[in-house]
Amino acid sequence: MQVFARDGYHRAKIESVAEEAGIGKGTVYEYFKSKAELFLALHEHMLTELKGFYLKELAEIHEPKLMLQRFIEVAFQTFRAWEPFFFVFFDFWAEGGRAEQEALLRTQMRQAYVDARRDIAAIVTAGIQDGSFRSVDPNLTAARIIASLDGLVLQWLCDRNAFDLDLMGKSLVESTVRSLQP
Amino acid sequence: MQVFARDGYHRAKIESVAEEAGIGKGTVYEYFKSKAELFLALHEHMLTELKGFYLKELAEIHEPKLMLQRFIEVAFQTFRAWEPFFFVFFDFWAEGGRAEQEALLRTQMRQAYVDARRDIAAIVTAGIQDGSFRSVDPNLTAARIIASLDGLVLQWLCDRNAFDLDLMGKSLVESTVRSLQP
Amino acid sequence: MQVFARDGYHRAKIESVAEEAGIGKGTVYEYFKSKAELFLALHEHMLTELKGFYLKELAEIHEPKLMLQRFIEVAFQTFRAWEPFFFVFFDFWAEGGRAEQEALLRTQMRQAYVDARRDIAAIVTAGIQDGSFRSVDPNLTAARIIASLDGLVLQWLCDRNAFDLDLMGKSLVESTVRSLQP
Amino acid sequence: MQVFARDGYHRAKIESVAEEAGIGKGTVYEYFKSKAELFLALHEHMLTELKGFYLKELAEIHEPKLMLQRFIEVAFQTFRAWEPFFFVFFDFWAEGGRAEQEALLRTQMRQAYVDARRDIAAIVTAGIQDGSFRSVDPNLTAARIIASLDGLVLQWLCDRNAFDLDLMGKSLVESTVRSLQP
DNA sequence: GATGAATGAGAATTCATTCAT
DNA sequence: CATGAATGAATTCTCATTCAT
Repeated sequence: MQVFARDGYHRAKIESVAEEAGIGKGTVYEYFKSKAELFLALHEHMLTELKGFYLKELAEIHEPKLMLQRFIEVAFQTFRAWEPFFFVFFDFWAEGGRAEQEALLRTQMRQAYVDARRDIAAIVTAGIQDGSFRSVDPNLTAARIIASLDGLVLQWLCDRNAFDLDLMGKSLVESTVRSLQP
Repeated sequence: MQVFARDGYHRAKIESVAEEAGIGKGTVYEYFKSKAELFLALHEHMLTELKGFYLKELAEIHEPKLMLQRFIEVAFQTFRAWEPFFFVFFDFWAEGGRAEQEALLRTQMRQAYVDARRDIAAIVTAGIQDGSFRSVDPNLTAARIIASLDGLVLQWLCDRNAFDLDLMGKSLVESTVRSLQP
Repeated sequence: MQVFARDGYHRAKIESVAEEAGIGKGTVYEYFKSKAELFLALHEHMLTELKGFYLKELAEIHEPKLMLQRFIEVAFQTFRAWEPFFFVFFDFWAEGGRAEQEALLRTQMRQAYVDARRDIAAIVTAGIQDGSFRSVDPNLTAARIIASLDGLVLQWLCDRNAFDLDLMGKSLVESTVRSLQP
Repeated sequence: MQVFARDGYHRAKIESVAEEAGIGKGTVYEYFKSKAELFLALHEHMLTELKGFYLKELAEIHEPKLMLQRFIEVAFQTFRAWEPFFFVFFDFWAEGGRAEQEALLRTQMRQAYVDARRDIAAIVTAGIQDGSFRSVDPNLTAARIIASLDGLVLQWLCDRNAFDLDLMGKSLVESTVRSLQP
């Protein structure tokens, strides 16, 4: 994670990864068949890690509006906590996005988005049903919320001065909630 | 553009670029000092191209709410029209995002975001002043709108089935306008 | 033998050998100092095995002409019985033939040919003395007979359709005997 | 040819080949896709070279017995002239003989033997027809003659003291002719 | 000005061998 | 005595870049 975040997928050397891990170059290959497979495993690992974090933070909350609010807040927390590691996602997108290659990574990424949209959409649906949200398309709304987070971390990582992260967190919560108000 | 879009920055060979352009490999170096510089020039070119498109489409409109609406619609038009080329942005992010290297690309990307935020923020400010928008932070709002677009194209390129692009366009327009309503 | 025959000396992994033997990779090194030494030991083993087979089959025969005939017949029997393992000899030749390296293997191979020629030459000499063969150079004749066998197995292993093995066996016996006729 | 002969296929480094050729490592790859393909091309080259030599030397001769005699003599000439390069054939056999891999090399080798047998068999057939040879199976006979040559060069390269090459040449001619005598 | 043959730095990967358990 | 995790030397192959034509 360290090495891929710092150097990027293509510039990262297996040797650097090994060095960082304090093991020999060849040892990496005892556990991962190739650089691509290591990268794929890292993708899975990072998603699992993130998801675990979200689940823990949202465990106690059941009111849709609060869940959405908390979800966004937690996202912004991870932006800070994982700051350097989010760069790896740039590589996941660049590598996995393209259809031609890395079919597995692409599948894994697609599935991650499908899952994320489903989870958020479920919250939106619950909110619509209990009357706290107006009637919107849950999937589109979920996709939009996720997109906002992706796009914001992108922008922020390109330029930490683009906006104040805390204010942006509040702003996103507010605008999201407001756009769902009945 | 073709080659970088198809193969990605690192996998793209200068030879492929030359071939696609119908010129010799060496000739590329008559015009660009290095692969990195060619990539940088492509970034500039694509931004200029996009900006020109936006300016043309927004030229006649002066009402803030309509401008914002049109801006988002135009963005979705480019998603379709440039579909394959948006992958190059993944590489721009992956390459230029990291601070350590490619300082020029990073600077250029940062500036592009600064400019974009400034332009959108100007519309928002105008809307606040003429009373069509509630009082929000123009820069944060601009950043959010841009982030939504970036995030959505990302999600859509990873999976064309994620959502219907037309419906999403409308949804984004609506939610944006709604969240700005006084 | 299995593994070296199937994969060839250089492509064969010690790990495969161990696996085939049902032991651990490290255990191989309890018995053989190195891959080269294991290969050398295999050479010795295969020669011993072959020689034992020949000795057994020729034990009862004393008439030179019959001995030669039987020797060739036995050789063709081994072609069939050992079919896959003869490929290892290709590697022995490729590895051991070169002077620069693997001095021990080279020595062992040379000695094997010296012994084989001596044994066959003894038969030829006996035949000359008892008048069943014309006066030929026993060593040259022995070398030629051995060469025919080596060359034929080579040709046959490259292409099982090159000739019918049984007919060839008869043909070689006949032509050998005929060329020695007084 | 030099490098593969000296070091063997697996021990030969592309870098050594390049060095021997007085070119850069990468340049080799401008002309051959891989080490395996270079090896394949070398096989073809050596066969062509050898065949050209035989054709030239046999061009003027039409009498079957003389042709066979000359063929063997020429073979022994090449043994001497190409002495170091015959080692490469060991590698061809070791690499190409195995069915599993290097299908093209195997095919090329098989074809070379098919061609060689056909050419020699034609001479034998001619000799049978004009009454200079007794009635034998031409293909078996051809295969045997070729096998003798292969086997003898093998034996001689393993041990230059195995036999005197000139005497062996004469011995092979004599025994071959004798075994074909009506 | 255009070209593409030549180059070699650089990286992924393999695998014989070691050695602590 | 057996083991297999760990290792890094070694080698293939790629490709950005140069430069003579």
